[in-house]
Amino acid sequence: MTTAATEKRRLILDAAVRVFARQGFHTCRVSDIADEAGVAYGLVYHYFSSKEQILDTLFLERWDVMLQAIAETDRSDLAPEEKLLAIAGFIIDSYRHDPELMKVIIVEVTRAANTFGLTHLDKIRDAYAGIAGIVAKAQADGRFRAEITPEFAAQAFYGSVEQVLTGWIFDSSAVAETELERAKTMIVDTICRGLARTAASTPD
Amino acid sequence: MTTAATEKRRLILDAAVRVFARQGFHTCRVSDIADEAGVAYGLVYHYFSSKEQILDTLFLERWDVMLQAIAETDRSDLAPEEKLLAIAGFIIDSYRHDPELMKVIIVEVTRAANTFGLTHLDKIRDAYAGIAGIVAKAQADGRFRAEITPEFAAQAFYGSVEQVLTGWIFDSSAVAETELERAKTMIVDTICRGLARTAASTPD
DNA sequence: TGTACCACTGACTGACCAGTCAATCAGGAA
DNA sequence: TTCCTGATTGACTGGTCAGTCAGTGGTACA
Repeated sequence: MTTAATEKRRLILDAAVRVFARQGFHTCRVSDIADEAGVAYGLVYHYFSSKEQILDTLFLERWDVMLQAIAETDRSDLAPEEKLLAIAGFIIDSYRHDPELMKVIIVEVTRAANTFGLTHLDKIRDAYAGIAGIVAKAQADGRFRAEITPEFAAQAFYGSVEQVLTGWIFDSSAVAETELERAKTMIVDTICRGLARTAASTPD
Repeated sequence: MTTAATEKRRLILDAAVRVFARQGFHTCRVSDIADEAGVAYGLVYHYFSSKEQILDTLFLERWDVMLQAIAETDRSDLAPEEKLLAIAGFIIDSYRHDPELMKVIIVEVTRAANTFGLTHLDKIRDAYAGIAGIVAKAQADGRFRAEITPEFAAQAFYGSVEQVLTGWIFDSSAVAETELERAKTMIVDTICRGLARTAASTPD
């Protein structure tokens, strides 16, 4: 594919993000995407085989980066708390960098149990499994207590992050930088304390 | 409305739950609901003004019961940990009692930021506010630490619960009774420990 | 200059489906 | 028995929209 063609494809993908974020996947028309991209209707079908495939592409592009980030973090020799902080940080920074894309991924894929959620279920589970692996290792090392299963811990952790993001997504006002940072530490602080074998003491 | 009419209406609502759970709101047809209920197409429109209104009704029926349960729990003089256990228990028992309804509410309303989520945003926020109120009170009493804002604590708590439910919803196999009970205590155990001022010691 | 190959266009089609409505039916009141 | 009211039926309509396709234009290479 020529450079110009690659850019056109990107143009359509970026337009789709804005349209999906604004109107939702089910309620938008392909012509809305074409209009937003300033491109003829038919061109969308030159680059993508269907409306679904556009969403698939957007999801996979981003999710694969996240899976890589999780795997890389897992391989590092950071403390488990720091690993979880890195992952929460990655997701929240993704939101900071492109809130519309994160909105689309969460609302239209991650949380859509019927349609796209099913298609990408394995990919989504890979993320949970990665987090669970970090917790399991921390338990084996005696840093996290064993009463909480790693699978549950991963769900609690990821669920908290996603719920915070969802709160921002629903919010009409923009989120302050400081709140993004505060959320990272609050999530990790709360969950890790809940998981830790010996809870850290709290300064008064 | 006569008793017979009320029962017909109920018949349609129950059929809609099964259809929405199976096919999703957007991808099912009103005729699917009528067929599932064993009723003529037009009758659906005798009892409901639109397809949306059926979903609205299902959501509000259940959500209002939950808001009441939260408010009632809040009014009790239980310890904050026990209040949160009661709420997690209520939601998980709702899933036990009618997993299809909970699937519909979570997938089609609670997590659908674009369409129905927006319509019912205030109702959804009422639930978070109720939970946040419990946390705030516990902080004022010195039982929970003040570093974590009540709003965030509510999101982490509710997010964990919803994520666990979502895991079950996605699961093809039925969930064992023991797992439902174990989830209740793991969620509350993890989150409360994360929120508590003095973390409980863990028996080895 | 010719020609081959793309990117690109947008009118069109075929399918689908929410919601309507005129007709029928059931049962209670007069 | 007749009439009235509300429940019930399902064929039909109008609008929407994903995806198609026949054609145009631009460019690189022979």
